Amino acid sequence: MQDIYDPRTVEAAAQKFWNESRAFFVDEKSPKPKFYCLSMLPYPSGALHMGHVRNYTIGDVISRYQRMQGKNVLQPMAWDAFGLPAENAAIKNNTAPAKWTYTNIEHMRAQLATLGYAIDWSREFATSKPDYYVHEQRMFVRLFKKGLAYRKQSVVNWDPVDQTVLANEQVIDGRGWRTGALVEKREIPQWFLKITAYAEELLHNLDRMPGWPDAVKIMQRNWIGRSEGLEVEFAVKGEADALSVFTTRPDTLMGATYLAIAAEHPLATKAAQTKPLVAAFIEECRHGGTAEADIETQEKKGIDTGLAAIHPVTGDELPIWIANFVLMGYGTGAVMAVPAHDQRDWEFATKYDLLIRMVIVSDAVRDAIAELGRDAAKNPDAMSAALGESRAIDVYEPAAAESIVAEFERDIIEKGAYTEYGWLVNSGEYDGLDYRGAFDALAARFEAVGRGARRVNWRLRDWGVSRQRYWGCPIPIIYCAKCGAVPVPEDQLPVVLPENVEFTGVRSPIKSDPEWRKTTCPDCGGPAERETDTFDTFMESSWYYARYTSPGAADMVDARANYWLPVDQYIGGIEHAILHLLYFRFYHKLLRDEGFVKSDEPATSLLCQGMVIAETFYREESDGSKTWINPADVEIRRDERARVVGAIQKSDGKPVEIGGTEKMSKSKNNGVDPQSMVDKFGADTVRLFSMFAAPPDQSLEWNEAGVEGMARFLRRFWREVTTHAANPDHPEVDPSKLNAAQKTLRRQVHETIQKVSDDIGRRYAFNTAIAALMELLNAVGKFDDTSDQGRAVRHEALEAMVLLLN
RNA sequence: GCCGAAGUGGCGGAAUUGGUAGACGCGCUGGACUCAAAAUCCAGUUCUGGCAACAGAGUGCGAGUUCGAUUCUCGCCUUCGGCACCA
Repeated sequence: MQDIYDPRTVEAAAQKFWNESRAFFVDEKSPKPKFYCLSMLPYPSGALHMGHVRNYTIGDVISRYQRMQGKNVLQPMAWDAFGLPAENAAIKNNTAPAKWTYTNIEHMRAQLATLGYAIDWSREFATSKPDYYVHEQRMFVRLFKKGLAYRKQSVVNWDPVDQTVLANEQVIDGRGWRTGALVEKREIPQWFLKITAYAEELLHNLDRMPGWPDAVKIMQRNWIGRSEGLEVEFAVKGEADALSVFTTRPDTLMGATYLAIAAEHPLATKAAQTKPLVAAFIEECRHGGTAEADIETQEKKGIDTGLAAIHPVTGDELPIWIANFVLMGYGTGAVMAVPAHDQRDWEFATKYDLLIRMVIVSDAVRDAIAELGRDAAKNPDAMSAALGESRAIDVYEPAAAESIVAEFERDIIEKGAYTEYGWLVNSGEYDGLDYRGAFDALAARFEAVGRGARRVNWRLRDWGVSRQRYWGCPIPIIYCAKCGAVPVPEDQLPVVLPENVEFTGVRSPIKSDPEWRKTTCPDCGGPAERETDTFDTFMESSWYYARYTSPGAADMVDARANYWLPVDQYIGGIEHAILHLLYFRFYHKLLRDEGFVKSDEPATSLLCQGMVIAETFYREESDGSKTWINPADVEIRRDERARVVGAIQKSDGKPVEIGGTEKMSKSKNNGVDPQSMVDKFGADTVRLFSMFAAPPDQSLEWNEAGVEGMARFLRRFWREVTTHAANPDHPEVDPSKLNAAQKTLRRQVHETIQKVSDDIGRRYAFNTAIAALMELLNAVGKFDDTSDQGRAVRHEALEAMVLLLN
């Protein structure tokens, strides 16, 4: 054994040993209980980043811990190989996306190897290979036949210059990122998976998933967004078809003073034919992207269509407006507006001077009215008492009750909507009812005449899986003029994506190639064309966890899936809390209903790691732009009290500005390359720091001085062990012969073992586990007892630490 | 805009079930070793006042519950993640 800690030789030797002994290869024949530890698979973007290192180190620590607990641990790895960045790189470097992707995979696999993870590499795959995606195509065909995959019109971002569809990411301030052209909304036919058919189960199972973080479950619950309400029909004056709206507040129906419809609504199109201003407004609404955040934050605008709806209870005529915040693809594309009791409607009504009609009052107002009765004016004290001190009444007119109501209404009109539940007023026969009473009465009324019904509405929308891109799994559908959309027969699968293509422009090569799409109809044998859209890459990442269990299986998975699944521990970034993790759960249910797996949920336990962040540094250029300088090239200056007073660039010694701590990114040039860190300090130091610097679910600030601290700790530890090993042999520990100091150390050793096990196994508090080991090392360092029993106790301590550190 | 999370010394963080605020690490200060530097080791390090003993303040801001609040409740501010075509 060497005296000086040299991570390079130690790690290389350990990794060689693990590889040669196939230490992490697992199968289903082990008598031990299984443990499936899964980290989210990486997108092969070019080089490993710190987020990967953090993710896989957490997974590796849990895997090794479970292995030491006597489990048969599976920790696999694969590549999420399809995706937009490959196309962007292809355009930039004039290469084929496939080549770029596979080169990246080679490089990143080599990088992962140097980090020494306990991965079973025999199960590796890339999702862009036909032997992976053929199963996905087969599954899609099955879902199509079950009616769970269907096609409908759906809106996309359209770049009118490039004549292509843009991802939301490619729309910046409403303009295409390459062309700068104003983006337009355009409706095209797209494929969808009916995730809403599973909405109820996806929602209710959340209550039976104690191993998932509450934050994720709450976000998913809100995303699925179950709400109970009433669908009501409003007749439209001069039109045959009624306008249907859904409301969660039927109790406010009598306060509806106008209806708002989406710009794409058929009634809007109709109004535009005769009204140029309406047509111009609809045209304006077509500009801008489709992202909800943009739509929700843009200025609320609208225009009167001139059409009138008939209120289903009062018979009043209500104006129908087009509003830019009503979405066609959500609900019925029309809403009833109650400005007195909905803040957004209130703002819209105030802006366009529409009627605000109060129909709900608070408990306090109702109680005051009830208490006052008809003789309110004669007893002003009672009125004051009923209202409490919050509301002072100056003048007591005979109609005091009315004046309270009038004041409440004035507050609404002047200050904003009253959105709480309350008691109905100004609602004719429904006056005095509460939310529930009004809901039931109105539902019964409309159901009796077939003009409305109770309905459960979901915020969750079906999953649009079509992408107008090249580098993705081809959608296995053939369009025939006679037979329509026909799935590719199973024996003709896979539909292979050609990899050796010219990628010169923004347009997908399989779309520009007139030959690729030509085929014959599987039903009638006539000429037909293939679908040239590809799947959303979330498709591949929705079932990869299952494929790991069954390498080489003829179908998606085989019987081995039920040995390993569900995943015991899933680890990945919090940014996937909703989309990926919801599709992941949905797909598992699809697999279950196809008979592939027996469990209801794909993962028992979930750990969401935080981001990796770093300080940013920049220099202002003379033109006002900022040049970002990598933290590796910067030296921090401090005063004698350790406060940061500035920073200089190492290369030229000139000062740079400190720009704050942000997520590692190319644009801020604050990314730290894991490879250079491993080369400099060794993988164990890098791994240790990434576990020590923050709890796993919080963001981790990368700081090279801190990494040096970890290296220092490992060097000290190495030295303690080698020094101890050089000492003479010692007898077994005999508890009855220990002195006080020896007993103290021994107790600390056992307390540390317990704490570290608890921190790793139960709390995921890897940072405090490492801190406990540091404390123990400090204690061992101070323990200079060289007697037989002293050395024995020290041996026990060091042995425990070696094991606890993996 | 909506949903979720976070905010504690100079910095990263600890305090596990409401009970000694600041474990551990970084940085900084002083010292030892050295011709010197690096490395290593020892001591100190929340702030304010004080030579010191000690006193006072202190967990984003403002209220509240409690014998007791970093921890629970309400309101606010800031930062971060997500918002359905980035992955």
